[in-house]
Amino acid sequence: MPEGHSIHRLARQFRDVFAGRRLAVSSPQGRFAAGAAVLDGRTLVRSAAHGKHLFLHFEHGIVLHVHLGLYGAWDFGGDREFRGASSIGAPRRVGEREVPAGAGADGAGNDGDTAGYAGPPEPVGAVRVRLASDHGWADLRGATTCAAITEAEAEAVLRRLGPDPLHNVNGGRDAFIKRLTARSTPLATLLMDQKVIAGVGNVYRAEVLFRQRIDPLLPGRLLTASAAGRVWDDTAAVMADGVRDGRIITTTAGYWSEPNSLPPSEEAHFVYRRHGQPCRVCGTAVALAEHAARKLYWCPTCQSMDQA
DNA sequence: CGACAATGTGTAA
DNA sequence: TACACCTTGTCGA
Repeated sequence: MPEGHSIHRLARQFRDVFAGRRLAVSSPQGRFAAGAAVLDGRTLVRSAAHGKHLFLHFEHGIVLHVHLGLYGAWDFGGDREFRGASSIGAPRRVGEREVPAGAGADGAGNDGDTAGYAGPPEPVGAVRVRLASDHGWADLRGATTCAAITEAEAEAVLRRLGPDPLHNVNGGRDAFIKRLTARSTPLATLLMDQKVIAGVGNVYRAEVLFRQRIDPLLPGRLLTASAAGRVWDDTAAVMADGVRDGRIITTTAGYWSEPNSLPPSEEAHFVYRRHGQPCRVCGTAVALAEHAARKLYWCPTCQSMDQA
């Protein structure tokens, strides 16, 4: 999935292209027909992301709550006034990047030909919900959550989530340190717990633990507060890069064959999906284990020392 | 063409 | 821990 950085990019894009506009809302697939009927014809007031949750606030206090889950994605298109990526969501290959708008004639109807824009194309595949303004459209497919809820219900969702490192909220860092170091649960498990830190997924978990040289199976209780603080700071930095780049890149220019441009996907990660390949730092084969039903990648050498 | 995996989560056993 | 959810690209027969 789309980890937190993708959801923040989505919130920004919805704000840029749809905020203040009256939207036609439909469910071509039919599974969201009732919710679409409630939202149809309302104006989008604002959009917000917290962790992996997207909230589209419509007028009269109705919120479209979307969680992309493992394979959800939004596709966009429109006329020249409709700028931004044409697809944000589940990458299907390692390191796949978003498709930039105007990337060519791809049937998405967003190749910049203003005169040619005659509304959204026929829905392709299982489109759960379609939003459309006078200038563009957005299609959602594969989401695990897509619901029309009240503002109060949206706040209840937020209360269930831990701090989001992409929000500079007072106390978020301290709350994270407290929650990460309170239990004897392995750090690999805790970093995937959205109540501990919202927005981290399998890639950022593996990559940040490597960057900090921390053993993924170390019990949270054994991590010092200062080391936990460094985990938060590094996560915030690398996820902010993800928001900027539209990709998860956790390696630095010194590891790239072409240091003056962003790296190809094979050079973008230290350990994620690199099991069996040599660690970029020490050469040891990257390890892989099934951990709580998810793949966990780490370097047994770089991430085995005591973390003080 | 079918099986399978995928940056996720909720629920049941 | 297992499976359901539900979509699509990849890979092997």
